[in-house]
Amino acid sequence: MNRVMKRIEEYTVGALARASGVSVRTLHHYDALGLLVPARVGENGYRLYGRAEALRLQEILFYRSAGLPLAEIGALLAGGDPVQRLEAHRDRLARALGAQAKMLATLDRTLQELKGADPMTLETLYTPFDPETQADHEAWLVETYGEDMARAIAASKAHLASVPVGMEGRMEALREIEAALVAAYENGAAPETAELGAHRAWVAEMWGRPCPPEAHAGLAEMYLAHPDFIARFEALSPGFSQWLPAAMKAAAG
Amino acid sequence: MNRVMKRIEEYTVGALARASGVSVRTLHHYDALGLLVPARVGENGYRLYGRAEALRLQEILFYRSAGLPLAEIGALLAGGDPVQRLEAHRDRLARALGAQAKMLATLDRTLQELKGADPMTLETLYTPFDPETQADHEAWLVETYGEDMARAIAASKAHLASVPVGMEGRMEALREIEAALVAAYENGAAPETAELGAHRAWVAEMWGRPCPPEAHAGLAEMYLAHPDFIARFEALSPGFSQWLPAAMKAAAG
DNA sequence: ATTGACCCTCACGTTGCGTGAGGCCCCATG
DNA sequence: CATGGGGCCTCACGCAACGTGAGGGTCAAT
Repeated sequence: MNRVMKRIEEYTVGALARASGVSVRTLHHYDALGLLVPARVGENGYRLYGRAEALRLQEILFYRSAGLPLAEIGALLAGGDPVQRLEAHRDRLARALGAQAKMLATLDRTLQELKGADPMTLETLYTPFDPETQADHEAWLVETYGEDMARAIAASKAHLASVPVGMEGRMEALREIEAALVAAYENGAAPETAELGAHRAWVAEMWGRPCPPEAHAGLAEMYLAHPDFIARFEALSPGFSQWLPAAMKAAAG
Repeated sequence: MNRVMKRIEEYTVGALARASGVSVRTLHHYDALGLLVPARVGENGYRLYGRAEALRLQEILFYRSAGLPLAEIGALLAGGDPVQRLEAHRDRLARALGAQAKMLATLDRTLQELKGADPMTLETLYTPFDPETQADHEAWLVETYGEDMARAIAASKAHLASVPVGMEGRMEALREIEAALVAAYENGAAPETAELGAHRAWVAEMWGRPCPPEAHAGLAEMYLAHPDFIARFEALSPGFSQWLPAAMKAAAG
């Protein structure tokens, strides 16, 4: 009999609450709703959760952060393949990212109007809040369960496949390089050629061919032209989105 | 007396509701709270809103979409320079974008675990829901009104300045080119050399120097390597993030 | 044996609206 | 001229997702 010792992982409400960031009251609430019931209840009446419940809570939080009502989250979790559900949700997240970008663009226009540019129409004013732009709830349900389900899932899988295998390590490297650059920036240091060189080398590796300094400077222009990049760099450190391209161009002489 | 004919722009509740996407009830609610009061009330008792109210509503919706309680939105709008407020909010949005990216990354890891990879720790499981990662409310208030205010605003301004003047038209052009490419993709057409050429020309223009086909193909690799791009392209049309780079590389031979 | 950190179960309060109920206004059409 | 059919008004109750005590057991350590 291939019986294996099972490691008993048990968390009390407080432990799970601290780990997940939700309140104890919320766990009580989810228990009352039947959305997340403890694995077992001790003789003392304490709720005790296991690994499965921890994972279930994570999934609940994913959907909750997307604005789904708890009742529907329960229905979702009740049936179907978890992997399918999460892949569909991944698609939704990507779309939400697009919506955020729209929001940024509209905000910029509003700022320009406030600074003297000509006014925009009522329609333009509210595009980012448009239900279609927003994470569209009904459309999503239709898409998830409707006839297009197969296509959506296929797209989702292709999507995952689009990240080349073995790339993860390279992304890690990029993150380290960027961290070094951010550190240099935050210390008020002049652009360190070493770190910029590392960045250029990384680009060359990604391209599979050399990246001369001028091409690197060209990349800087591209960074500036894409709001996504600006947002990402700005998230790393305020002002960084401006500093990095400047440094790249300066290094190219 | 430099008196100018003022164009009277007035909207009833229904008109403003349709334009903005909120419900009539919501406008009533905001009126009751004193958050958004009509410019005037007709003899018939109808609420009538003007341009200023329309702009104010947009700002309210910005903050609401960020999860701010209405009471604090009112307090925010009560004092200070609108441009300053919105620039601070812009910063917040950028950070929220970063949080979304984290969420995507964690989702991918969970999917890998479900597909057989080794499990992650409780901590990793919940990182994207961590209050610090989330649009952190208190921290934002401190940052907005605290001693770092000047620095934050300065960063925000530099930030805006980092988008080169006269660039807006070019972004419009890019959007049109991308729309054409998406249309080609959705029609199942083979990559049209004309549209790809337009894209390459755009890149060259942005770079301020020519962009040979191989460089264009290199760009494709870079698109694949950056989750931001994948997310953005995926938002345009599912699967597009995979198709475009493939087309770009194919065109380069 | 007592303290302090957890746990339990009610149970009412809060926010941000949804959803009628009941009634007035307006204008286009038979 | 009446008669809809929208659109507007004001209450007023309902609901989701918890927050926030109140009142009271549990547990490990001092």
